[in-house]
Amino acid sequence: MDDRKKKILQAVIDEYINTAEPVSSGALVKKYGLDYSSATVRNELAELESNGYLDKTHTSSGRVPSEKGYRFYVDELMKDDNVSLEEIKYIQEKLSTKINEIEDLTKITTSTISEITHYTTIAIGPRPETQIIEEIKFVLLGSRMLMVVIMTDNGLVKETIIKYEKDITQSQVETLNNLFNSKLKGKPLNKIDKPMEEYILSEINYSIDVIKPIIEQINKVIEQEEQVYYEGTGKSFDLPEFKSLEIAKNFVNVLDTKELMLEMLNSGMAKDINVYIGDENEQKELKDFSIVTFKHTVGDKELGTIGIIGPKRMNYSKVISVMKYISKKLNNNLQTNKPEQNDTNDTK
Amino acid sequence: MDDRKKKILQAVIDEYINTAEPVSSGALVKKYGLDYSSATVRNELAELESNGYLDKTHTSSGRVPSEKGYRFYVDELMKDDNVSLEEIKYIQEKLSTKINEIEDLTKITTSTISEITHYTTIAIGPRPETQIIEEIKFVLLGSRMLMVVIMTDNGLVKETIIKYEKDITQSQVETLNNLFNSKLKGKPLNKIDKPMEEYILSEINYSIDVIKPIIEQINKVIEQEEQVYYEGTGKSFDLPEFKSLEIAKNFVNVLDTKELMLEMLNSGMAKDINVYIGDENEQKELKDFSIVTFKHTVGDKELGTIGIIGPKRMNYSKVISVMKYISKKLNNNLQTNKPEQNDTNDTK
DNA sequence: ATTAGCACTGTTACTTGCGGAGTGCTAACT
DNA sequence: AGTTAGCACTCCGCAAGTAACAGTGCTAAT
Repeated sequence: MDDRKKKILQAVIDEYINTAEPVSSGALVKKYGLDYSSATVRNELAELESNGYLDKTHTSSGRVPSEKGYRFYVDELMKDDNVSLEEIKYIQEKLSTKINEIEDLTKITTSTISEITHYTTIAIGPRPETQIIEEIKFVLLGSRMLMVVIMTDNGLVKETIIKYEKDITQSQVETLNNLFNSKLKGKPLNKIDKPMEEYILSEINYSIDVIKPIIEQINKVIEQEEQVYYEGTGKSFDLPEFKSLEIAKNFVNVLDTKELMLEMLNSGMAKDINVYIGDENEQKELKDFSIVTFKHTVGDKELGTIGIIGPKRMNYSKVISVMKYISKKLNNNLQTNKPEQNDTNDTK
Repeated sequence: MDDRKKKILQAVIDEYINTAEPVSSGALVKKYGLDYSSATVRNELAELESNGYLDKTHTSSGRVPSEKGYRFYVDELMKDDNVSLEEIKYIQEKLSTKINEIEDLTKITTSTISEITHYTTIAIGPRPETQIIEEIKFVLLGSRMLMVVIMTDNGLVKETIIKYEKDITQSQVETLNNLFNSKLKGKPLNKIDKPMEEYILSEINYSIDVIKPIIEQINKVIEQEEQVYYEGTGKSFDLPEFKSLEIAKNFVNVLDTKELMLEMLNSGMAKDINVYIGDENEQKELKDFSIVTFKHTVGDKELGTIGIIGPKRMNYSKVISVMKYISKKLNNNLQTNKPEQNDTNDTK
């Protein structure tokens, strides 16, 4: 692919991303100040098409990028520092609000990205199984309310409360503390499965009524971790591709299917911006959409995944630039906060 | 309005709710076994129309219910015990799962309603300002992590954690306990405003660094209470009224506007099923939709509001029947659980 | 290698015509 | 007086036809 072809391909894709209309040879010459006539451009376009980078909607129409075209654009052509000064300022402002919990961080990041890119943004927290239990603490509130606090190695703290109908003694609490910590400390934050439950029950000599609800609640908390956040669902509906009711319906259904979203967000690589264009998505329901995700991490610990979903005609340059910038920013911010979290972990 | 008119009006609305097509005089005679000819029915229809209960889409079309027609149907004509045995069984099964927190109850109820009615369901928990703070407890975890537990009179427990960079002493915790309880116990769960914050700060002689984060976190927890749950957003898109892109877009935007949803859910009366048909909604964005809500309560305490949103051509009979049944069921279930909650409250 | 010119193709928007569904009204019937 | 058969009329929806037009591919000239 020579330079001129690249230049023309880039122009076609830029123009199509802007207008959502098939791009004609004439428009390219006029708008992009090419030094060739429309006929020459036409020849080049024909070649780009036969190489699979462009498509036509019908025999005499202008050109439209193919998935291969978008892929080439993302990999080779586009700029990935397409963030304006105002946007940088806005991002810094939003990310500088004091954040105590990772959930809040996820929410704020999600909304920031959605506001700047105008696409629908989705996010999940860290996968439970990547988190290591550092300590489980049982705290008695009154005499019939037991609070369970689970602390994980990435600084997350999860609490839940169990209400009993009988009094719980302080010595029972001690036993619980020892038992659960000896069994679960250092393990990943997976749900407590049947064998483990049996094992715990076999180790303790008092009533199943006390233990059962604890296990249930812990599992519920872990399950809750798989919540999916949305931001700006409505925004996509102003895009021209959503004039097709078929696609609009598909889009809503996709967002509505939590399992699909989880699978999709979890499939990306850490440390990278992941771009899936149309059929590149593993899930066939997503074949009409493009998705860009990244995991935000501190060191090698992942704290969650954030993704954008939109039409294949997505403003990749803007989206990827913003994500790159935010990803870097998050890492910096969290890196400097890290000592504080280590401190708190040291206190036991 | 005589009996025959009522019967015909009911038939028109039933038929229209089923088919989403304008109803003709002929179809009414054929399908609903009326003892009159289509001509007679035609005369009645003309009168019902001139009285405002029916509309036409064009001069020679069949009839379509007007909002006044739907209102009359809801108030006078339809059955409100339209729940099948299978549905009752299904509801009982879903609601009988053990529930520890009101949030879970809200989620389960929401999904149950959505599954049975096939409409989009939305829900919020109890409004913070209707909840009374029974007690605030500070618990030290390690030496630099402080947990704040807020218990309210409806049995809800909210926790949050604050991480400090300096050690917190047990005596400080005592002071905090006394201070916050003396100021906030018995008050509604409103955000801590500036004057109150000033006041608390003035009462205490140690560092603002300790108090500030507590107030921030408490406010954040209270704010979080205003979360809106959705279930089955995608379901509505299969309805014929959503073929109009205009309406579909509107619908998504409405759901996307949290403030609107909160306002809408909060405006209903307690102890009642509230039905808003089209223009009856206070919010003009909802004029093309119908909404049915109810607050679930125990005694005079509200625990949340659940609502259904769908097209004006909604299956009011099914929706209202299901809501009535669930509402009653919830009240019974919670009533019998109540003692348990009182117990725990007695333990301090 | 580039480009002007032109035939060709498919799209979109607009008209026209026609069958069908359903109404309103009139006149006859019970 | 209420009911109904019959019929003219209205409007919708669909299909076919037409014209303007945007854009291409190809040929032949530069």
